[in-house]
Amino acid sequence: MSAPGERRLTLRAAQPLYLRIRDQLVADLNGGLFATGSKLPSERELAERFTCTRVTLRQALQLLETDGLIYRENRLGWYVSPPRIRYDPRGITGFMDYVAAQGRVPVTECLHAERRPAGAWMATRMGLDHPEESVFHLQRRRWVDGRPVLVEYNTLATRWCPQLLEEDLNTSLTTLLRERFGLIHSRCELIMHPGIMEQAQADLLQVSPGSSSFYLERLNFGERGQPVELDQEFWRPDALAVVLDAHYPG
Amino acid sequence: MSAPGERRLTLRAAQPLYLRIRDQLVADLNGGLFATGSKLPSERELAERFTCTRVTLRQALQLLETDGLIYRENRLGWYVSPPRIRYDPRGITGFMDYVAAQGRVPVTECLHAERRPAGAWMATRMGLDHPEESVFHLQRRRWVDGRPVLVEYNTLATRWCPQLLEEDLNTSLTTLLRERFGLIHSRCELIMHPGIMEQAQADLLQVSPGSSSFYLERLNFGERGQPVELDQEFWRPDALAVVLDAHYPG
DNA sequence: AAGTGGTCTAGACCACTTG
DNA sequence: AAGTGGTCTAGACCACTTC
Repeated sequence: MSAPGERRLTLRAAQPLYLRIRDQLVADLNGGLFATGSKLPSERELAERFTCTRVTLRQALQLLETDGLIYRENRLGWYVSPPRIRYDPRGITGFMDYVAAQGRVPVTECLHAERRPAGAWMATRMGLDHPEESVFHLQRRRWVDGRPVLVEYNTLATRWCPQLLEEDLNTSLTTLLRERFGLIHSRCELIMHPGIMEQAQADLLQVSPGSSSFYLERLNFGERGQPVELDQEFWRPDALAVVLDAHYPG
Repeated sequence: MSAPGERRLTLRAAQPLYLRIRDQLVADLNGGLFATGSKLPSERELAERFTCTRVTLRQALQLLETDGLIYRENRLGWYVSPPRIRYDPRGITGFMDYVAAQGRVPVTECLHAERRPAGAWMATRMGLDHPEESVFHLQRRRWVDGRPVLVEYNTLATRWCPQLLEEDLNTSLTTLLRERFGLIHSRCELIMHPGIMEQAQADLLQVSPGSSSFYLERLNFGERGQPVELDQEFWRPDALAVVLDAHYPG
């Protein structure tokens, strides 16, 4: 690999076609030509407008998608992305409150809930005694303004909330744990990085197979430092901006 | 006309070709067929191996790229990604220490440093009195194991560190501010989300135009709550996993 | 000079959604 | 039935890197 700083700049060639198309589309979007949430014209129509093939046009659209300006509804077409939800991943305030506070309409939908053995990976991650130890496992989907934006898996050690499955799970888990089981979170460990959707998540969010995603994992600890809950969230990457206000010790 | 019971074999559509190619490549990568950091065979060679066109092959490669398993060096080819750097965006520990602690080799390279007017956007962001107020502006590039992984812009209010430009800027700013100017950070505000590279950053990181990126913005506040420094980081998205250990108040 | 990745064309067929 | 997005082919030319 070359040493830092010694690369010579070459004269820049003309912009490739797909970048020029992107720039034009960005200008159209910023100019309000397409309203938030509205559907773009069909690919064939856009390709004709830019006198290019669909392949090139799609290359431009994929750039806009990666940048979060537009998104796809699988097999339906391209839509203008609404503003990102500003989201504090520490979960101090729940998803429902957060989204509502930004003037958007949140929905939480519990798709599946069961008690099952933790398994080796999860037992290690949550510091359980045995891989066979029973945990609650929830699969939930969350919506903003009628658009599914994330799939979430919650895994909870059963000992801290034995009657969990009898509760209403279409709401904030943090609130539920606090009010019904007296569980207060003391700290959490977060991991997040970009990635792609698994088939299961792509189907649930109605995105194309192999779409990119933003992965967010949160391990919550209880008052005595015991691991209580593991959240694994797969977001549509255009839907969120992670925000955090961190106070330093001392 | 359709006779009863004529085609019932398609329970599910077969996987698209580019997904099957991806799966095969993932298996090859996991099987250690290609070492970390090594170069993949040429696109034409891979396309021949999978009996498909380069277009389809590149579709599969782009999935692996989005998932962070491989990356591109512009015009040079595809390489196997090393493990992600685990990175605490609060900057309590500097980049240099963080990377080194993970057994990797960090380099910080200051590309540009100047004093200049803040400008309207920056003045607002940093709570300055006037857009013409002078700030220090640094452009730096950071490397891990000889690979450029991020471009960073630092903007600092000059009043807290008037002699900054006389210092060695190829190191940790946090450490520099503390040791030379007695500046202790009290808190920071973080924003991060996926996006794409601007041309300038793509050139500096030697990635293809329009590559995806991970954007991380950190506004640092001093002891008296005054905004001191704004960091804007553009990461190669396969290079990092953001990690955070958050303690709740109370 | 040969080979590579980056870009682009001009088609095609299919499964699916919409009317 | 028509139109759409998703997928795929079989070429091509260029700028760039490598030899």
